[in-house]
Amino acid sequence: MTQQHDTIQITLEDGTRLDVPSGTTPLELVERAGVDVEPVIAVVDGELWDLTRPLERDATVGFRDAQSEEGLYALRHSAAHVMAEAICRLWPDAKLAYGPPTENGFYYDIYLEEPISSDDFPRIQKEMQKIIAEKRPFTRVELPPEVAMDRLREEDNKYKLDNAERALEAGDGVLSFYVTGTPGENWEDLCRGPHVPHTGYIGAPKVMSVAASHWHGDVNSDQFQRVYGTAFRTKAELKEYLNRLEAAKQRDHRVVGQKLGLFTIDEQVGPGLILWKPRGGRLRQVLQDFLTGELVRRGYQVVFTPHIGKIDLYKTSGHYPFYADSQFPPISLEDGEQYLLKPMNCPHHIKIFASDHYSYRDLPIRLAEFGTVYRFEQSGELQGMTRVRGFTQDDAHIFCTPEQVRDEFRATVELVQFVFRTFGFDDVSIRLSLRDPNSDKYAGDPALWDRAERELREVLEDMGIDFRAEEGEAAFYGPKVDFVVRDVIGRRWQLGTVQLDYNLPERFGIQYIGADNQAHRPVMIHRAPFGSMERFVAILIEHYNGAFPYWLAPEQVRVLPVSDKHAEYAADLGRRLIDRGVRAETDLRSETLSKKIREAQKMKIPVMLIVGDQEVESGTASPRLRSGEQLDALDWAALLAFLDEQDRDSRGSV
RNA sequence: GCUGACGUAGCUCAAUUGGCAGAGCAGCUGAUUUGUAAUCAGCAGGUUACCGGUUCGAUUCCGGUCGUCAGCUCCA
Repeated sequence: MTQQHDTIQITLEDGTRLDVPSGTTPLELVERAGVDVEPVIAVVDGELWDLTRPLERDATVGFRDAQSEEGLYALRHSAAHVMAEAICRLWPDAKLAYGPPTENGFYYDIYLEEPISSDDFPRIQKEMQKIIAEKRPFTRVELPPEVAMDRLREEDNKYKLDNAERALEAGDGVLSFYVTGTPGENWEDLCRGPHVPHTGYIGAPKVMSVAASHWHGDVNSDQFQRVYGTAFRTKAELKEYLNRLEAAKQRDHRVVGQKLGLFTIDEQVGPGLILWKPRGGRLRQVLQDFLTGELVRRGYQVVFTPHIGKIDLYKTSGHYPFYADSQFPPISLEDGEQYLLKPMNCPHHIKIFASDHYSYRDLPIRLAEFGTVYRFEQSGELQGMTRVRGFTQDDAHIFCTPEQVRDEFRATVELVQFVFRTFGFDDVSIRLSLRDPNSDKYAGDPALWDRAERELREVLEDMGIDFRAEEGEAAFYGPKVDFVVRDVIGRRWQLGTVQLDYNLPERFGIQYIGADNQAHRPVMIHRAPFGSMERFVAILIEHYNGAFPYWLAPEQVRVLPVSDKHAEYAADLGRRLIDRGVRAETDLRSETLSKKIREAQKMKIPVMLIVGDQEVESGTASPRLRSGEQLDALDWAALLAFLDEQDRDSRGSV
C-alpha cells in the first residue's frame, strides 16, 4: 500500500498544481501553499478527508473552515467523540452506539442503566474541556474487516458490531477507528470520520439536553440515552447561537399566542384541545373568509357535516380498521350502536356526493368544508397548536373523472401555492408522499396506487416544481403532495396537502354516468391548503412574530384619546370604523397617552389613531404605525382611504 | 406511549439546611387629565397542579395521578 517514495500530483481548488511526495497530508499542503481560511477539514476528490490523513494518489484537494457546513459537521462530529470519551470516563459502564453531527450540533446514543440528567452536564463538560485542553490528535486507524470485527467483539459492544456490519454491507472495504490521541493508549471509537486535526479545534462545546432514543428507531429494541450537544470553533459563535435560540423561544407561538391573547389550552377541557379566544377567533375568521372567497371563485361549493358518524361508516372507509389506535374510543349507545368522532371529513362528503345522481357533465364536483376532526394523538406528541387532538381542516373533496385528474390536481397545487405566496412563506419544501411497498397499512389495488403515484409525479414535473419523494408517507388511501414548512425551532410541519385517491370511491361504490350511459367510478382529490387552522395559525404567529399584516390583524386599529376630554370623540370614531368593517377598538382608560401607546405597541396593533385637542377641533385623527412612524392628521375620507391602502398593501399577493 | 426535566397569584418569576409563601406586571379603588413605549397611592389576589406518605411541622423529602416541556416513537 505504501508508496512513500512516489510523487503525486495535487490540484488545489484554485487551480494551483503541486507535486508532492506520496503520504503528504492536506495540512502540510496548507503550510506549503498558504490558504486564506483556517481549515478544519479537507475535501479530496469531493470526499471529506482528515487534514492529517496522508494523500497517496493524484487528487484535487480543497479546504473548509469551521464556518462552512462541512467544516462545522466535522468539528461537531469530533465534539461528539470528545463528549463520548468524557461520558465513558464518568460512567465506565456506558456502551456507545451512534454519535453523528446534526443540523444544529450533534448527539451520542449511549446505553447506560443509570440515567444521565441535566445536573450531570457540568461535569461532562468539565471532562470535555480537559480533553480539549490536551489538544490530542484524532488519529485514523484502518483495519481489515476481520481484525476490526475481532477487536469490536472483545469490547463486547453489540451496537458497534452492528454498525460495523452495516458499514461492510454498504461496501466499505476497511473499517476505520479514530483514536483521540495515541493508538493503544487513548480512547478510540469505530468511526468513518473525518475529524478535525486535534481536540483543541473544538473551541466552544456545550452539552444541551438528554432524551431517550431507540436502537434503529425501534421502540421494542434497546433504549438509549441520547445526549445532545453543540459545538463551534469559537465561544462568540456559540454565544450567538444560544442567543438565537433564546430569541426563537420568544417567537414560539405558545409564548406569542399567550401574550396576544389568541388562544388558550385548559387542562380541564383536555390536553390538545384548543380554545380560541376572541382575538384568535377574529384571525381565524379572516383566514376562513379569505379562503372561502378563493374557493367559491374556483368552483367549490360549501357544505356542512356533523362531528360524528356511525362506526360502520368508518369501517367502510377504512379509517377505523386502519387507525383505531389513534382515534378516541367509540361512543357506545345502550342499544349497542357505536359512533365515532370523525377522524376525517371525507366519508361525510362522499355521502353527500352519493345522495345525488351525477352525469359526467356535472363533474368535477368540489365540496368544501371547514371540518373539525378528532384524533387521539399520543400524549407525548401534543404540542401547542401544532399537534393537537381536535382541529379544523380547511378540507375539500373533488370528485372527478379519471380524465380530469391531472387538471384538477394541478389546479389544487396552484391554489396551495397561491395561499402560501399570500402569506409570504418562502421556505417551503414539497414532499411527494408515496406508499411503502413493503408495508400492509395501505388500502386497495397496487395497480391503482402505481397509477396515482405516477400521475402526481408527472404533474409536479410538468409544473417544474422541486420536490422530494418519500416512501412511507402516503395516506392509507392514496399518495399525496405535502407542503412542509419549519417552525422557529426548526421543526418541520406539514401544512398544505393534496391527495389523490382511487380507493375511497371504490370502497363506497360511488359512481357517475358517463357519455356511454354506463356507470363509472369517480376519482377523489382530497386537499387542504392550510392543512389545519390550528397548525396554520401557529406557523403564521411564528412567521410574523405576532405582528400580523394589517389585513390579518385581529385588531387593526386602536383609537387612543389623549385625555378623558377626548373620550367621546374617540369612542365615536371607533364606532364609525367598526361600522365600516374595520376591526377597531378604543382605549378609554384614564392612562397617559404614553402608556396606551406602549400597550398597543406590545399587542402589535398595526395602526393607532391618536386624537387630542387638535384632532377634535379639525375632525381628524393622527395615525401612528406599529413601526413607530407618525403620520399627519387625516380627515375621515382620507383616513378611510389610508386604511384601504393598508389593507391592500399588506397582502403578500393578489 | 417511552426517557428525562418541570408544575408557586391571571402572566413572568422569588422563597437559606424542612420553620408564618413574596415581588413586578395585570386586576380593583382613589387621586391625576395626560401629545407618541410604563403617573402616583392604596387594596385585593394562594388548599404552592391533585391524591397519599414521612415529620412536631412539607412549596421543600418519598410514592402515585394529571398536565407542560425536550427528544424518541407515531402522525389518515
